[in-house]
Amino acid sequence: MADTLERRAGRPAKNVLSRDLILATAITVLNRTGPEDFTMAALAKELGVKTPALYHHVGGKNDILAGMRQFVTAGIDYGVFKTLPWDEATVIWARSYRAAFAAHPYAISLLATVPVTGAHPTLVMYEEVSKGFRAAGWPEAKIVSAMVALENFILGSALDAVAPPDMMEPGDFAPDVPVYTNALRAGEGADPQLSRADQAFELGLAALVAGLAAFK
Amino acid sequence: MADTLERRAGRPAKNVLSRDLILATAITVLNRTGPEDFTMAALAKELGVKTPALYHHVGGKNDILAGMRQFVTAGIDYGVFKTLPWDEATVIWARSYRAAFAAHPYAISLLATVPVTGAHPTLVMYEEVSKGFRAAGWPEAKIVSAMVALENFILGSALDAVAPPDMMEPGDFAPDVPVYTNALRAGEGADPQLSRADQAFELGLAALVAGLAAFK
DNA sequence: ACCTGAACACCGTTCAAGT
DNA sequence: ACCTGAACACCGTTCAAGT
Repeated sequence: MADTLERRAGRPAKNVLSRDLILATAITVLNRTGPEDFTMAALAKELGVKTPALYHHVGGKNDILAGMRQFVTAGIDYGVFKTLPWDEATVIWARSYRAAFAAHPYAISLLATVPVTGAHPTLVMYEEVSKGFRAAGWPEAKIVSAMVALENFILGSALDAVAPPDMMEPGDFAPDVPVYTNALRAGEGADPQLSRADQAFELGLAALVAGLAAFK
Repeated sequence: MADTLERRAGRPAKNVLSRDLILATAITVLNRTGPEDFTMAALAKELGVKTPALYHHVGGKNDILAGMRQFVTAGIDYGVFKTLPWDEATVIWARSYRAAFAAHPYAISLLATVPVTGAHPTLVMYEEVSKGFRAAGWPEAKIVSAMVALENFILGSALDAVAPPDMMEPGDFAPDVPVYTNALRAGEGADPQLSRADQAFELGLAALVAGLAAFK
């Protein structure tokens, strides 16, 4: 709560809000309350303001969701394509990409479906990745497909990473699916350092990079 | 509209609704209206009924969303693991999996984030895939990771498939990202039969399967 | 221009009343 | 048990009034 003082109607001497403040606070509120309770009223309350005040700085709730994307994706490291071979760079990029989304568990569920439509930061990332791939000798026509395939895997993995940990548990149905249940248990013992989701991500990432190298 | 006749209050002689009818109609309404306009009122209207009547057969809107999943996933073909080698079976399974979700463009955005938590049909699919992998000599501890990695890629690809086609267009920023723009154009000419999303999916699927085979 | 206060249409859900 | 009708709390958004 930024301000508990009462405020009477009329323009205040100093602005209480700004677009950036609203977006940054939105991320905080969303991560605390979850998507269900992420309302304009809850956001306004956190900012110490009445709900309609928000509309002086943002277009509405959809505008806020779209604007939050840049805060989430700010942690993605695509600079490595300048210095490392494409396959090593891809692994680092993919891990930071997944981690950036997984750090905002509720944001991802809201952003996964909201289209990006030519956001500048995303395009800059595409440019850097494309450069890295081309410098490594990738044929022009396959670069975007390879990059998108990696992105698809990363986004799916981020959704998996924020899913409830018991999501794949057979529970009472275990006797019906013995082979799967055994495989699940065997996988748990494989590497105690990594979660089930982490293991799947690392195996898939290694496989995808190796496979792409072969199809280059 | 199932019924335009007026109906007075009180229990009708014959039931108008059932859980299955509500779920099947929900899919239809959602695919027509989109997630924004998919309301209990719109669903009730399509069924020729007042909104509160729905609550006699389903727990609420979340229950409806969860129940819709089985209708969406009904088209997934995992029977091929019984007859084909694991890598060929995986390709067919993955294509049908992505197609099933892509056939319900709005459902996927709502279902991508709703956890499955031990739904029986999903577990049966996991069992069949696990059996196929084990029969092919996969080590027990890696089966689930490989399957989940594939699922992550498939789900991400399905989201990509239903995204607006111009989502990756640089638009006015093209001069800022020349390498990416060139690669995008080169990719478009590569195979006129396949969409940009299809090309990325097919390349990624082939790479992932080949890579997994190498890491088996 | 930027805040509050009042109001609007709509949402999911509950519950009494009717058959 | 299963429908309608009326009601509830809450949602995002608009707009006049105040400074």
